[in-house]
This record gives sequence, C-alpha cells and structure tokens, in this order.
Amino acid sequence: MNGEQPELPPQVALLWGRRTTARRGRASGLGVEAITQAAIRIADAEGLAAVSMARVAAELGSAPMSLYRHVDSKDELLLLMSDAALEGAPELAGSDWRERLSSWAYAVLACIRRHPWYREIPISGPPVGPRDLEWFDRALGALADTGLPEGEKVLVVMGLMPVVHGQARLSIDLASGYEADPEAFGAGFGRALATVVDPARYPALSRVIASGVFGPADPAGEGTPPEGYDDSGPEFAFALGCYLDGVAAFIERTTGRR
Amino acid sequence: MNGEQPELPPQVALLWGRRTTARRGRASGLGVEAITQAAIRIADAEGLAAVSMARVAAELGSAPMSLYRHVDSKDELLLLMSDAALEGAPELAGSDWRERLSSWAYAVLACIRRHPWYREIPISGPPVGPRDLEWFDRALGALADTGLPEGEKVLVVMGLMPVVHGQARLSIDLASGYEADPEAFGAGFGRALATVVDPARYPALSRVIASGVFGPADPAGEGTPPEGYDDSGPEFAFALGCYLDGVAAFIERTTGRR
DNA sequence: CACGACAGCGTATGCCGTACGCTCAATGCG
DNA sequence: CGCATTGAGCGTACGGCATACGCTGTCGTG
Repeated sequence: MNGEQPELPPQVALLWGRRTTARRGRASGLGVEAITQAAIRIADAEGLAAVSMARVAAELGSAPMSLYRHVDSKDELLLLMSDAALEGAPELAGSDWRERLSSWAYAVLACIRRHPWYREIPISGPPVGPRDLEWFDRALGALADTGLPEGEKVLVVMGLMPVVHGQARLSIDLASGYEADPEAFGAGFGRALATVVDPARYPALSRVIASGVFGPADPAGEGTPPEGYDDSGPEFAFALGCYLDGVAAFIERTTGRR
Repeated sequence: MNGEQPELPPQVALLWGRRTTARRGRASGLGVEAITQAAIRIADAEGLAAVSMARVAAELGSAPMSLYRHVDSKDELLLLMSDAALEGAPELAGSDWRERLSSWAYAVLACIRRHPWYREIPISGPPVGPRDLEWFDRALGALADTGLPEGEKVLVVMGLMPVVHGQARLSIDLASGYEADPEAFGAGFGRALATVVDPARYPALSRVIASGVFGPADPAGEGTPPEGYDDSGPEFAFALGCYLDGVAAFIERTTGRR
C-alpha cells in the first residue's frame, strides 16, 4: 500500500508540489517555488520573451543547468508560471449570482492585467493547477443558489472563461498597441483602414468606417482618443453583459418552467 | 503627388501586397505568397513549432537567407500566416441576423479547425489583414437589418470574436489532448481531479466532481466518453447561444423601445 | 566515521533567427 | 547590341537558445 497516488500525470504532480521531496544528500537551495517566482519577476519586468533558462538562473545566482533538477523543461516552467500568475482567487462578493460572476470576471481581468505575459503562454489542455482550479471553484460557487444542475454550471463557467480571457487579451493588446504608437491607434488607424478598404469588397466595413467609429477621417476630431483604451473599457462590460444576459435566460429556462 | 499612400504601417502594407514591386534586376522566383503558403503547408503537417526560416526555405528549395528579401522577420511571416489561414469568408446564409451570425461563428470554427496552429500565433494589435477584415465585414453585414448604429454593431462583433475564437481554441485543445492520451481525458481526468481536490478548499468544484460530470469516479462507467470532444461540441453552441441571446436583448433594448 | 545519494554546475551539441556582403542574372539605356 | 545598374539569391558567421551528460562536492544516514 502506497501512501501517495502514483497515477497522477507528471505535470499535475508538479503543479501540486507532489514531487519527491528528497531526504538524503545535499540540501536544496532552489526549489520549484523560487524558480517560478524568479521567472515571473523577469516576465513582469521585461516580458515573456526575456524569460530564458539562462536568464532565470542568473536571477537566482545559479547556473542554468541547475534549474533542470527541479523542472523538467522550459514548458513545464511556463506551466508553473501560468498557474502562479493567478494569485489567490477573491471571495465572492454580491448578493445574486450575476453580481458575483460579474465581480469574478473583473477580478480575472485585473489579474491578467497585472501579468500581461499570461496571455502569451500557449495553453494546451484543461486547467489543472491549484490556483486555476480555485478560480474555477469560485465561479462555480457563484452559481450555487441558481438551482442549476452541476453539469450545467460547468457549461456556464466554461463558456464564461473564454469571454473573459479573450476580452482581457483584446483590451491589453489594444492598450499596449496604443502606448506603443498613439498616433497609429487614434485617427491614424481609421485613416489607414480607409485607404485600404475597398467599398465593393468590404461593404459593411466601409459603411462603419464612413460613420467615423474608428476615428474621424479628417484629423480635426476629438482630443481624447486614449479614453477607451487604458481603463477596463466598455467592450469588456458589454461582452460580459451579453453573455450573462444569455445565462440568465438559460437559468430561467432550465429551472423556472419545469 | 504620389500614386501610393506612403503613410501605411509597414506590416499593413505587406499584408495588402503594397510592397514595391521590382522592375529591374533579376526576376523574383519566390514571392511573399509562395513563402506564406510553404510555411502554412509545414504548419498544417508538422505543427507551428516546425516552422522555422530554414525549414520554410528548404520547402521552397532555396537558401534560408533568401526569404529575408521578401519578409522582414519571422514575426512578419507569422502575421502573414495568420491572415492567410482565414480562407475566404463565406457569404451570409440565413434569413435573420441571428442565423447569419451563428453560421458565421461555425464557419470561423471550421476555419480554425483546419489550421489548428492558428491559435498558437501570438496576436498583438487589431486585425488589419485583408482576410481578417473580410470576416469582420461579413459579421457586420449580418447585422445590417437590425437597425443598430454602426458603433454598436462593432461592439457586438468585437464581443463575439473572442467568444468564437476562445471557444474554438478550447475545443481544439481538448480534442488534441484527448487523442494524445484518451485514458487521461476520460475517467482518468475525473479521478486525477478527485485525488487532488480538497473539499475544504474547493467546495463547489468537489461537489461537481462528486456528481460525476468529469467522468465517474469508478471506472465502470459509460463506454463512449470521446463523444463530446471531436465534434463541434455542445459547449460551443451553448456559449454562442448565450452571447447571442444577450445580443438579441441588446438589440431589442436599443431599437425596440425608444 | 565512512558511505552513498543528490544538488549544483561545466562542458558541449545542435538548433534557432538574422546581420553583412558577395555574386550574378535580368533589365533598360546609350 | 553591349554595358552599367539594380536587386535576387545565397554563403558565412555570430550570438543566444534549450538541453543531454557526467563530474564534484557536500550532507544525512547507517
């Protein structure tokens, strides 16, 4: 009879700290936690591209190859980073499920904003990290009093996740793009579109451009184009609202008349 | 007076084929189009990771450095790939806006499914490629008869995009994960979760697991777990439906009572 | 006190993207 | 019709990357 479960996938075991803790030999001065934190520090300061095994090792004052005693590959380190980036999920606030899910969504947004490199990490497979599951759990908990069957709660949350992550990604992309070149994202973007879009091939789009949504065609327009980019943005609220409206209808349909 | 617009950002100019077409000197045997197609062929067959400048050059039977005459960097090539991956957007089908947007969403899903590497390309900034804008235009066109102001149409489509892309990404991740290791994604996933999830820390999640949504805890369950993974998946339809429900409510709110 | 296990690390390999400059074919002009 | 011009294609080279392998020194244990 073994004390631990031997069947856990290796990455999952790593994420949960279920790796063999050595008792013999030299004491470990590095540790998975320290490595992950160092990598995150670098990514926060210099972007994900700056995170290399050599760079992380330098941050820790050790040799590059030392890291491989604690992490099997760089991909595993990225996995650890992506889970660690999601700092402790907040407790649920709000009186009804909608308020709670909404505040959950904004908490996710804030979290990703704090670690913009999060969206660049290629994710493959379902979330299995401790923090990731904590967020998942909180979202499920927000639906506790809806009377929805468990399977449907999962469906709702799994549907909400891409909305929030995708919208967060979009808003960060736009914000970083804007501060990289304000002119190109203001009226410049609209003008660039206008020069390139053929009304015959893009009828609906050119109608939108003509209406001046992407910035006025003549550069004498309003003086505050950055408004919509560096705050939460109305797009986030709108997309979230639409999805939650649909969820509300679904809840009513499922639990209301039966 | 110049014949061409000199103010276009370099990447945009490249995407639209507005690069200087040479008339003197040796004839160009490669061309941006051929390079992009070769890269896509490799990515389709061997994954995005296999796409290197050297590999693409080999595919074309030329030397690695030749590519740089047509493409400024690998990132630019990836940009070209991501736009080219979106083959011609389909004409709108359906009698009302909802049917049309829905079929649009499924067309996007099919497109990304054909080129799974699409989701791995890091996107930074708003869509400006010709194909990308074509899809954007079709989605806007689907909303033509709703009476929505142009700005609100953009809001709706910009909100829909992450839903569709995110959901597509999720379903592809799950599918590829499943075919990589069917056992781990069937009952194995549920069992792994069960061994790791502490009911005190993850109350809502452990309730869901106990209900057997992620596969029964005992391995004697149903015989067809792969069902939900390799088709479009009910998750896609559900998430899309929720969002569109919200959009419907928004349209009614905006144009109905005023 | 001696042994063996294990953290840390030095070396080396084979990729990668890409800067620089040469060669040479095609072109349009004289 | 020949020649200067121009740009395509490519050879070489460099720095950085992830990482396989094996040595060394140290610490807990028998």
